[in-house]
Parts: sequence; C-alpha cells; structure tokens
Amino acid sequence: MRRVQVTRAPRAQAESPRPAHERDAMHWSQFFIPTSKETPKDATAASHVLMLRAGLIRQVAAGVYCYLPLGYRTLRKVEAIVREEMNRAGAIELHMSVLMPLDWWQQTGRTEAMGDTLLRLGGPPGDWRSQTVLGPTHEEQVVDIARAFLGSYKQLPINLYQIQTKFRGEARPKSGVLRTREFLMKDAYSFHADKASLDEGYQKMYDAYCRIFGRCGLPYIAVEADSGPIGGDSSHEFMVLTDAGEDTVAISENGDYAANTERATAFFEGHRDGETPGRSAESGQAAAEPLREVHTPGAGRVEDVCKVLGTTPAQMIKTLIYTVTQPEPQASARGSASEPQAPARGPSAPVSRLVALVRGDHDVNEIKLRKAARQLCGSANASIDMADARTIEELTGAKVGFAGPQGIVERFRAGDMLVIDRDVTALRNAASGANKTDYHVTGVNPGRDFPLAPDDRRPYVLVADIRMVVEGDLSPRGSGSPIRLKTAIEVGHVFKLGTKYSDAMNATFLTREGKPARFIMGCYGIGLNRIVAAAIEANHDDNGIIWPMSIAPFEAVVIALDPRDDHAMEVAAGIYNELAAMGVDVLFDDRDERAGFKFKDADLVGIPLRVVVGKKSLAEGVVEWSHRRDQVKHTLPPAQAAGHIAGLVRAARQTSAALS
RNA sequence: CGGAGUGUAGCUCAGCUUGGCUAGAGCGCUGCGUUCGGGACGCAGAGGUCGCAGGUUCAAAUCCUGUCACUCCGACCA
Repeated sequence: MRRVQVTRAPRAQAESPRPAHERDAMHWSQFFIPTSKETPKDATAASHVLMLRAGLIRQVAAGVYCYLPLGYRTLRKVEAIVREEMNRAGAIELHMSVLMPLDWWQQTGRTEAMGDTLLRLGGPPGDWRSQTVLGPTHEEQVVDIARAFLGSYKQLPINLYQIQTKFRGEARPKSGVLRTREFLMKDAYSFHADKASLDEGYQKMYDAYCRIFGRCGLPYIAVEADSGPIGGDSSHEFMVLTDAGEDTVAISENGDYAANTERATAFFEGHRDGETPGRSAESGQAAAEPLREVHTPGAGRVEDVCKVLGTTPAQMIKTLIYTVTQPEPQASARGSASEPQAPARGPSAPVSRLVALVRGDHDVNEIKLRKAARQLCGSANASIDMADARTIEELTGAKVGFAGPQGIVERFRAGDMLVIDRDVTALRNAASGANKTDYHVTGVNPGRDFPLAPDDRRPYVLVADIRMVVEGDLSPRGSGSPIRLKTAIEVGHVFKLGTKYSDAMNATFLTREGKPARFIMGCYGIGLNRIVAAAIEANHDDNGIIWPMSIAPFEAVVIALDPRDDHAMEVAAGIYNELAAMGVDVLFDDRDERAGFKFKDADLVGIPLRVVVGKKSLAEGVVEWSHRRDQVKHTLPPAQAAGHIAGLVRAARQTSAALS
C-alpha cells in the first residue's frame, strides 16, 4: 500500500497538496469515494442506482463491474462472515482454478446442458484455448479432486468450499450487480458415504446459511426450489423479498408454505374427497351437456371468448400445443476432442407433439410440463418448446387460438402426448376452442370428450400439476391459507445432488466392506455480490443506503463541520483517533466542504453511526451523534463520544454474532 | 436469440427532423474571491477522434450503408 506512495514521492514531494507523511487513508479527503448527485441513466434497481451513486462500483462492460474501495470493503466483510460460518460448520476452504479443461464438462454432459452459459476461451481447433473453459461452477473440478484423494469411507463426510470468481455467458445481464457475467461466489461441495450423512450435512449447511444471511442483516426466507439442470432431488433457495428480484416466490399467508414459483404447487380441491384426479369426472353434480359449437369470429384470446360466450376464464380449458424434442442418446461422450462443438441436437432428433390443458385463468409452468413430458417419453433430456403456427394448424385443423381438447387425440400420431392439469379434471361443461377457425365449443367434459387416462391406443396421457400457482391459491399444506406471490432475490441455494456427478465422472471410494461406491454429494452456493445488492434493496431510503452494521464499509463516520476552526478540528480528530484506537471501523470526514454537502454524502454512503462535531454544538459543550436509520440527533460531551459510539458498535456486533 | 431504444466532455443531456461559420448547457474538475449546520455563489479556466468504418456532398454530429457497444422488454438462466 505504501509502495504506491514511494514510487510517487520524487515528483510529489515538492508540490503535492498532501505530503506522504501526513496521509491517513481513512480521512475522507484522502480516501477514494466518488459519490454522485446524479442518478445514472441505465440504473433502475435501487441497489444499482445507490451502488453507483455511493461510489461502490463502476461498470466495465455489460454484466461486469469493478468494486471501488468502499464497495470492496463491504464485499470483504460479507466474505468474512461467510468464511467464518462455513468454517464453524466444519467446511474446509480451498481454492480451485477458474480455467479448466472442457473435457470434464463433456464427461458430465454439461457442455450441452449449460449451452452458451459456459464460457470458452475460443481459439483455433486443436489449440489449448479451444479445450479450456472459464468455470461457472466447480462440481467437475471438486469431483476430480475427490476421485483423486478421497479413497476411503474413513475420510467421509467432508465438505470443501471456496470463495471464487465465477464466469457465465449470461445472455442478458441486468439490475446492476444482481445478474452479471462475472461474480463472486461461495461454493461448497459435500461428499458422503450414505444418504443419512448427506441429510445431516445438508441440514448443517442450511443452518449455516440462516446464520450467514441473518448476520448480513437480510430479511431472508428459505423456500422450496426447483433443482434445475444441475439435477438432484432436494433443494432450498434462500430468498430476500424485494422489488428488484427476478425470482417469484409463493408464500402462504400463515407461513406454512413457501416455494419458488418454478415448483410451487397449490392445494388441489380433488384431494378433499380423497378422489384420484383421473376419476373425478364421473362425480360431477351438474348434468353433462352436449358439445355445442358457437361462432366466435376473431376471438382468439381467453378474455374475448368469455365475452362472447358469457363465461369466465375459470370455466374454460386452454389448449396449448408444444413440441417435444428428444436428443439422440448420448454418443460416446469421451474422446470427442476433435469435435468439441458437436451440435447439441441433430436435425434427426425425434420430435413429437404435446397438448397441454390448463384452465383459462391459469398459465402453464413449463418446468413442470417438461418434467411431465420427460416422464411420459422416458427421456431425461427431452426438451419442450411452444409449437409454431404451422404445427398447431396441422394438429388442430384450425388457426392458432381455436384449439380444443375434444377429439384431439384422434388426430395424434405415434408419440404425441396429452398432459392435463389436475384442475382441468374438475371442470364440468367447460368452454374451449372448437378446432375449427372462428368457432368455440361449450359443454366440454373431461373423460367424455378427451381421455384422462392412457389406454392401449393412446399410451401418452397424463394428469399432473402443470400450472403456475396464482395469487389466492390455497396452501398445499391443507391449512386453507391463501398464497401470495412476491418477487425476491436469490442469495443462496442448497442442493442434495446425489450421485449425479460421481456417476458421470466415476468417482468412488472404498466402503467398510472394501467395495467401491459412488460419492453421495451435496452442493451449496452463495452469491456474495447479491448479498451486497440485496442488503441495499432491503435497507435504504430516499437519501441513500442504510447499511447493517455487520457489512457496512465503515461502522461510524466522524464529521468535522468546521475544518478551519482549530478547536473543532482538534476535537473531531480526537474522537476519530480514539474510535480508531478502540477498533472501530471509522471514517473521518475532514473535507473543507459545506455542512449540507457532507451530510448528504454521509447519508448516501450509509454509514450506520454518525458523529457530528461543529462549532455551534461545541459552544454548548457537546457533540452530536445519530443512527443513519432514524436520523434522530443525540448529544453528549466530546470526552464521552468515542466511548459511547464504540459501545454501540460493540453491541451491534454482538447482536450479529448472537445469531450464530 | 427475437423486439424496441440509445451512443455528443468524467456524469446527465441539448443540437440531428430541414447538412453550413469556432459543437453547446448543467453537474463534476482547476484557480481566485465571497460564503459556510442539509448537495451555495461570482469571475476566470481545463476538458470532446460527436462509438467505429465506409459512402453521398463544395461541406456531415446531422443524410445513407455496414459494424461495434450499451440499455429496456421477451426467450434463456446450478
């Protein structure tokens, strides 16, 4: 740090306005905090605006930011908390490499699964660069370590973690630091000999995460999550509820249920009678009406149709057509070094059509639908896409907007599928498209007009939960509590991975019986930059950031209001020095600026505690102090100031520690 | 990847429609002075390849073509 000074010294000595020996970096006049009054053009999220205005970060490129000193101080504090709690939970820190061989990713099949998200170095074919990737996550590398060094059950369980910069070819970076191409992540990987040990390790991480986010001052909740392409059977996400998030969380009002909408499910009425969804068709109270065609010219959208038919979206069946693509069975994944860019899907990949039925007031959850499709066709890698207009017209015989379920299976080819949402099975005399342009039908009845179960001729029929939950759905716990939807930032994620990676990379250890067995794994991630952004989203006002003490770049700021008044300056500097000596992270605003200017800066930057030393209050024998959060001014004699503030800092630190 | 938009000083933007003289303002920055408890003021300054490349023209920030970057919506997203 001093080195910078030394190299500058010869030139600076004569005329530098601040000679080296007088520098104290924690004097605001000499620190580096480029604040700005202007709201940056491109920032919409509060955290993004404030991080730029408070001089925490600077954008380098889309989704790439550098951390300026103030931002870096906070990031480092977050890092320290994460490290402390991981160590406390028995995890062991290591540092893996960012560059790694493409080969590993081909072994686990994730070259394809991650697609463009996996960043490659490029370079001519055969060059080492074309065989090297920038790590977006480190399962492959840590499994490689495990298969090399973990040979015995005696070494298990073990949890290895790192805090590392990750790279992802994010297609659309957004919201400042919330979604970027380069970011700092804590990723941990646990290895277990059996399922019970995994459950234990998972719970340990879950608890550690609660402590971490609690200590960082985040109002978080843990929700059930979809485990995504990474696979695995159980997973929770740690969410901070804020406007800026890009995830949506379903929470029941009484708090007995919380899940990411990717997987959230609602209470199904059919359960009440103990009915199986497929059978409820026969038990309807209303008499089944015959199908009746109604002319509905131009009414392709649900609302339009309702108007014409005088019905409600909840009484309609929405018929959506998808295509299902099953990739060719993985040809030899190994040794394809000569052709690393092998096309993900050959043109010959078999494509079948899938008809999905949901109620008119519901939307399809494509993650659930994909799961259903995979179950039906038995291919774990099958993908689904909305069908194009031609496919739809071919299947329904009508223009887009007039598809209906009745008789649709008669038009099926081998391999086509029908997936019916549970809630559709409960409908009686519903309305739907007529499979005839400009016509709809009423009196559609599940079971009579379309099958609810597979038979010999149509083996691909499935009733499942394939819809998004909506506001007002009831908690699936059966408590009757309504579900609310909230946007949230995902700050952490814990998975039970199982043997997905140890299988793919053939990573084994020897059991007590001397037989090789695959590691059972868990993996656990935390986005450190997101913690910073989420903390700001959750803690700010019109004037700026309100840092939680635990991650504030400085815990206290001493503002000298009259730097030209020797006495006032002396008192202020004295308090600053005392605080620093007491181990408080303190910044000294010694700048020769007007009072309002400095107050605004202090508010913007968000330091939790503020001491103001000015001629005016000094004349009354006091200095002022206040919390950033409530701005209420208190006074006390200068001699007691440092001691009091240090006490407040200590108390806040203890509160944070008490969470753990 | 699809749709929309924007690139002019460190930051926020005007100028472009209808080509024309030395390319402007505010904030910030430098100097001097006044001011000094909630983002002061005066005077004097520094700072710009008008994203880049090509074209049209006597003449291009302005018109045309291409290209790059960034932002927003969507698709995508351990």
